[in-house]
Amino acid sequence: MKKKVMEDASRRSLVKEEEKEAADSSSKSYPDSDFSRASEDVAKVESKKPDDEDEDEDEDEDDDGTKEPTSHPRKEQIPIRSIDTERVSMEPGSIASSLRRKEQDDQLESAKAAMVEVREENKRLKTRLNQITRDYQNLQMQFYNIVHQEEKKSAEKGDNDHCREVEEPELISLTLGRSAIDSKKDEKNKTSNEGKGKEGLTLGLDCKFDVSKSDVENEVSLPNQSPTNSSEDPKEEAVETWPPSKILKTMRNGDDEVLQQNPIKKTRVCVRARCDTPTMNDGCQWRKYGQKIAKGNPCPRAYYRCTVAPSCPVRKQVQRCAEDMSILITTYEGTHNHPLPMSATAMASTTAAAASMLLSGSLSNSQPGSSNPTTSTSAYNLHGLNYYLSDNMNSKLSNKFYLPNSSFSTTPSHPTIILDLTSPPSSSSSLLNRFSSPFSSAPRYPSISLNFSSSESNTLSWNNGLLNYGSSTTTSQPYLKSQIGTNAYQSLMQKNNNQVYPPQQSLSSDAIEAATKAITADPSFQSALAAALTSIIGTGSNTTAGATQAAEDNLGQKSKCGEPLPVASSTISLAVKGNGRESSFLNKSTSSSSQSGSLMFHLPPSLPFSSPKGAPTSSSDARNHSG
DNA sequence: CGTATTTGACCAGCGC
DNA sequence: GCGCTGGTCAAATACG
Repeated sequence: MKKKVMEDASRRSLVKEEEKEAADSSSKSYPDSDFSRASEDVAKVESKKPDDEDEDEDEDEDDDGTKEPTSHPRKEQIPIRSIDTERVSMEPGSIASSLRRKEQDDQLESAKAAMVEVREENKRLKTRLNQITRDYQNLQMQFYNIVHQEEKKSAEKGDNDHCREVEEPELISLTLGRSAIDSKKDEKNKTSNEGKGKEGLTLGLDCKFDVSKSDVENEVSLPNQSPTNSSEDPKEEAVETWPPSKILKTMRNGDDEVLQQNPIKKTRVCVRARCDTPTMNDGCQWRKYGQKIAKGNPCPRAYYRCTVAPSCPVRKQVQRCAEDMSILITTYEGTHNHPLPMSATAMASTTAAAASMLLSGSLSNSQPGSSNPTTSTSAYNLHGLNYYLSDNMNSKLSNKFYLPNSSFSTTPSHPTIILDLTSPPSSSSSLLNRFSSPFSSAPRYPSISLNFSSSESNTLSWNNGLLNYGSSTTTSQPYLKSQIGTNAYQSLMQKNNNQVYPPQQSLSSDAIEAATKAITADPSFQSALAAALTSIIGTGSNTTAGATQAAEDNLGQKSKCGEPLPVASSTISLAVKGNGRESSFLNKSTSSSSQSGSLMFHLPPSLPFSSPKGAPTSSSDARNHSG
């Protein structure tokens, strides 16, 4: 039933687009208002003359929603009516009634003709829609064929490393809350991928291309690295976390042999959002300490560090998207070692949840119940690092993750978590594509992309709460599909905000927080994510559920000052791309499969991010200050 | 005058 | 070893 509704809705939208694009198919364009007026006329006539109900039935049968207005606006008939009434008033009653009835019959006939016209138009549109759909599918098949051929060629060329071959990008695509059209396309992708071996591809409506490496380079790591003291007091740890490379060097030299043996790439949380302001207000105070031109992007990359606490190790990078200047790419690294404002907590929890989802599968140990250093904050450990969250977030995010083998690297390739808050049709998909495309420029790390892009259907529902695994011949390419409902989002909007600081940017923060919860709250999603990670990582870790449970608990809280997000529904598209080259960094102690990965969250578009201050960051002020 | 930003210099990692 | 690139530092500068 729901499926049918969604299909109808999508069909409606497509038909509308079709109308816009193909104006030649219909000689007339009818505004909706005219159609409503025409319908009103029909209703009036039929209410006066209930004998004739053919039109009603026909209208009901026509369920495709493309009700085209007729070319019989009421305006033409109004003067006739007035004349008739004047005339009728002068004539005898019987003649007047007969004339009136005749006039009504005329109107009815015109309405019938209009309906027939509309039906024919609908048929034409349907036919055209089917044709377009077929063309699209054909093109998609051709696209996949080409891609597959190129992949074969490249595989044949660079086959010297067997491990690399094994660890070629694996993609799991969790599509949650797609429209019917999208689902169809995803299914098509799935089927097309089934015969292709291990590479997965999430094409959907938005093709996935690896446009450039600039975005990959934008990301920085989220968790702090303090692998040697993960068992100590979390707060002290956090002060020492994410040390500069010099300190790291000394730490490595003095402490851990394992560190040198098994380096680990840092996990990064990258938030993409449409934002006109130079920086996205995430609730924290940041101080700019550097700016540089990154390769592949004319826009300068600004470096900020958190100034809420003097010893806070958290830093972030802000850069405009090279392809779409309106998109601001904010990359967070490190964890706050201080109580966070509510808005900052939202972002922090989001990134933490995403990171934990990414990392949980790769972490060998999951030690729940890490003590909370303070009453207002709690800490949990990612990669042996501490994460401090405020009270309302901390209850379940206290799992201590511990990665025994770690080292520090500044290579641009990291496990990446990307939260994409851009709208799907624009550039959000582009980034997703970059990370999901198996024929892209071979990202070194697997990527997980969660697409929270708004869907056209507001009546989203889980696909029976299950994720459709389009498993191919190998286990590395499950294709997950599900939908997340709006319940989580809406309930999140009502969440209570008894925060330490007033919510300055409640909208953006709540949006992020809501996204986090939407990601993590639903058990179906958890299982899906766990399955996805497990399939790639090979470890049936419970940490995913543990990390996401915090957000799940928060879901139960109601917000007092939560403002409704401009999002009625959310779409989650999760793609896990296992990778090969550097997977050993993360999983030496856990499994032999690929560990690192990237997470990308597509969140609702047009979130009201703003920056507290600063001049706009644009290409004009781009300064390459590299030495 | 204090704070934040700018920007040139410096350092480390990586690839050739 | 060298160059490139990313990241950071810190003095200079701007701003309120």
